[in-house]
Amino acid sequence: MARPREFEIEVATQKAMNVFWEYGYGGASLPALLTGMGIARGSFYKAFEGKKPLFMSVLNLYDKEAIAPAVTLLSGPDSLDGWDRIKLLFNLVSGAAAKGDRRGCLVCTAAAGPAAYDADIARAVAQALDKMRKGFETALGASAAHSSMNEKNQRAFADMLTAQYVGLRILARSQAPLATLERSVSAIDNLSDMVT
Amino acid sequence: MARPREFEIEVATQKAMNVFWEYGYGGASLPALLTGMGIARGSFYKAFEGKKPLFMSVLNLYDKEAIAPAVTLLSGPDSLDGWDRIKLLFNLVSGAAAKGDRRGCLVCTAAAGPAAYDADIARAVAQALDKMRKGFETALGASAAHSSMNEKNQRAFADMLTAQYVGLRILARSQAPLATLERSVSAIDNLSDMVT
DNA sequence: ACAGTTAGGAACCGATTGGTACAAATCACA
DNA sequence: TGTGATTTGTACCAATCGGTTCCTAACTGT
Repeated sequence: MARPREFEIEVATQKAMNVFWEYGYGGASLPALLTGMGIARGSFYKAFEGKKPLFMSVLNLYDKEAIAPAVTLLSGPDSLDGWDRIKLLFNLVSGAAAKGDRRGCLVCTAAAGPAAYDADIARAVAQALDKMRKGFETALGASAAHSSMNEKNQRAFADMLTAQYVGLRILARSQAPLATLERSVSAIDNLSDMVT
Repeated sequence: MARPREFEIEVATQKAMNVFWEYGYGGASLPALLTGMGIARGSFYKAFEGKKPLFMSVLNLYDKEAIAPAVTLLSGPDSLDGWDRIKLLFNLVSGAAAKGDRRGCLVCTAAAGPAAYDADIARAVAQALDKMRKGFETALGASAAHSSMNEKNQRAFADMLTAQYVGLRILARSQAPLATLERSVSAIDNLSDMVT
C-alpha cells in the first residue's frame, strides 16, 4: 500500500554496528554511519530515530552477536572443564588481536566513553558486562579446580575476570604490542594451576 | 621588555589536565578547556600550540603526577612486601571510586579513545602503561611469595596485572556498581594466597 | 489508471567544532 | 614619555555536528 523500504532494518543495523565498533560512539559521525549503512539521511531518520536510539539497538545486537556467544562458550559444553572454557575465551581475545582485529569490544569501548555521561548507555553496558560476569561464574562452577571455592570468592573471582576481559580489550584497541596481550593471556592460563 | 603573561603555563596545564581527565580527549571542547584553564582563546594559542599538543603535555604531566607515584608505591618501600604493595595499589583504586572519584585513569581512557586512531597518543599511552607494568614487575620481585617465579612468568603476571588495572579504571569510569569494583579488588587480594 | 501512502534524497537548519586574525591593552626599557 | 614587544580578548573563519523539511519517486490496493 506504499513504497517498500529498499533495505532491511536488521542488515542496516548490523552495518551500523560495524561502524560504531570501529570508531566508537562519539567517533562515528552521521555521514560515516550513512555511508557504512548504505542509506541516505532521509531513510535513516525514517527507519531509526536518531544516532543514540540506533546505538542502543546496536548495543542490543552486539549483545546477541558477541556477548551471548561468549557467555554460551563459558556456560558449556560440559565436556570441557570450566576453567578451560575461560582460558579458551581469553585466548580467542588475544587471537583476534593477532589476526589484526584491533577494534576491541564495542561494549568495553562504550564503557570507557559515553557510559561516563549517558545513563542509558551506562545501564546497557552494565547489563552486558554482568552477563559476562555470570558466564565466568558459571564456568568457575564447572571447573574441577574452582567449584569448591566458597560462593563469595567465586563471585569476586568472576568480577575480577570481567575486569580482566575489559582491560584486555581496551589494550587491544589502544594498539598495545601484541606480545603484551599474549603474555597477559598466558598469565591467565597459568592461573589455572594456581588459583583454586 | 614586553607584556608579561597573566597566568602560569604549569598551572594552566594542570587545570587542563582536570578537564581532560573528566571529559576525555574528544569530549573536552575548546570552550570547556578555556573555561577550566581560566584563560581566553588568544592566550591559549599563544601559550600552547593547539588542543592535541596540549593533550600531549597533559599526558606528560599525568605521567608525573599519577603514574610515577603509583610506580613509586609499587617499587618501595622495602619494609612493605611486594605483593602487599600491589594489593595496596588496587585498594587505592577502588577506594578512589568509593570516595566518588569516577574519572578513572586519564591514560586508560585515552587508551580506549584516541589511541585507537592517533599514533602519538598511542605511543604515550603505551609508555605510561609500560611504566606501570615495570612497577608491577618490581613489586613481584620484592614479593616473598612471587620472587621465585621464573622471569617469564613474572613478566606475564605483571602484564596481566596491568590489564587488570586498566579494566578496573575503565569500569570505574563506566559507573559500574561500586561493589563490583570492590569484589574485583578483593579477588586480587585473595590471589596473594594462591598465585605463587 | 488512479488514489493513497511511504521511502528516498537533497537542501537546509542552528549549533558547535578547532583554529586564525587583529586591534587594544599592558608591560620593560630607553 | 615615548617606543618596541608581547599578551589579551574579541570577532571571525570554514568545516562539521546531529537533525529537520519537503519535494519527488516508487510502490500497493482499488
